[in-house]
Amino acid sequence: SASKAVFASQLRHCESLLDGRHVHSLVTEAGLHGDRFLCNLLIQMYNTCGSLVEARSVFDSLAEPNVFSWNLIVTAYAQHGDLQEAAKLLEQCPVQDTVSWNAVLAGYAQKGQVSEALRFFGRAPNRDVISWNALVSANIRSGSLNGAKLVFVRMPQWTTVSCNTLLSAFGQKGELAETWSIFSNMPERSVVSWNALVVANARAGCIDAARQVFDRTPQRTAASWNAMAAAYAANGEAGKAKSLLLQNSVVDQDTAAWTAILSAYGDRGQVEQAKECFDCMIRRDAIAWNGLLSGYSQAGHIAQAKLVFAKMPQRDVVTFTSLLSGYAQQGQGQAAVAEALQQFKGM
RNA sequence: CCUUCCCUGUCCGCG
Repeated sequence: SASKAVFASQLRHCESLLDGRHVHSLVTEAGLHGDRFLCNLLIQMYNTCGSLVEARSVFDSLAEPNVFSWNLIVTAYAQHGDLQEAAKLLEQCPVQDTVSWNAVLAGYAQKGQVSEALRFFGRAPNRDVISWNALVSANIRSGSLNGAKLVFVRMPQWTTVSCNTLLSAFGQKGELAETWSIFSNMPERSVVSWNALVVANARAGCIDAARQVFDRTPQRTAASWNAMAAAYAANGEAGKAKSLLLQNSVVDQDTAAWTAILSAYGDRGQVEQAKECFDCMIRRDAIAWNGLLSGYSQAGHIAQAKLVFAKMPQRDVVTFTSLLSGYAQQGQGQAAVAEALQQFKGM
């Protein structure tokens, strides 16, 4: 019905857990909480909004979960890092397919657990190119580009994603020759390939080459602009980064770029400029907050860093290490650690 | 029509 389509669209575009819960309550009020299609979207929404518990409870409410429901909940646990539970659900799943197995495999890949991934890959009833791609990723995440390459050459076929995976890994290391070689030999490219090439050139300090690649990129996405702006910022060209962003009409998707700029200011100890960037941002996510805190911390402005720490909506392990390294830089030893621990306890 | 693999920004470490 019409309302189903509306709810579906709303669930796909939820930006926060609170949004999602609100739509969930509307679904319930409309008497559609038994609808499997919407429940599947609810599971997905709760997963992407970070509430595994609520995803699970929607799944458990389903009288007859279908293959999508099962795969969504397996994926949710895998992405959350709970591979035990993901594997357990996979085992209980009466309709498991390659997607379910790949979801767990991707969980191992995300953790960089290569031997576990390999074992799981070997146990799978079926494999496809996505399974192979996950193996490549597992090696990359574990830090073994050589391992990734070995898997890559052994796999039965390549897709653009396969090539992009390897391309990006070499690119992030600034290995320009290897990156260009992969890029040149790709039969088909996507915008992801072009973006990875921008990053590769930036990492290698070749800012003009990065810009040339950016200019030649067909169908640029927000990530393209963000990568190019970050390239400028990291190479000491914050002004160019800003003016590039002003030419970009996708003004709501530039959080990454502004974070890169503020971080570049932070690296140079220009904390006021960093704060200015932060204040100008339309959206501020956890990474942006961490970037600001890190700027203060690195510059030795511990008091400001503590203020940010107190103010930010969420804290994670990066938040802690940023603050800790600020204390450490002041060389205050045990007293510093004790005070940092006090901050952590307050959460 | 809903599920699995790739690109952009934050700290530390490793190379």
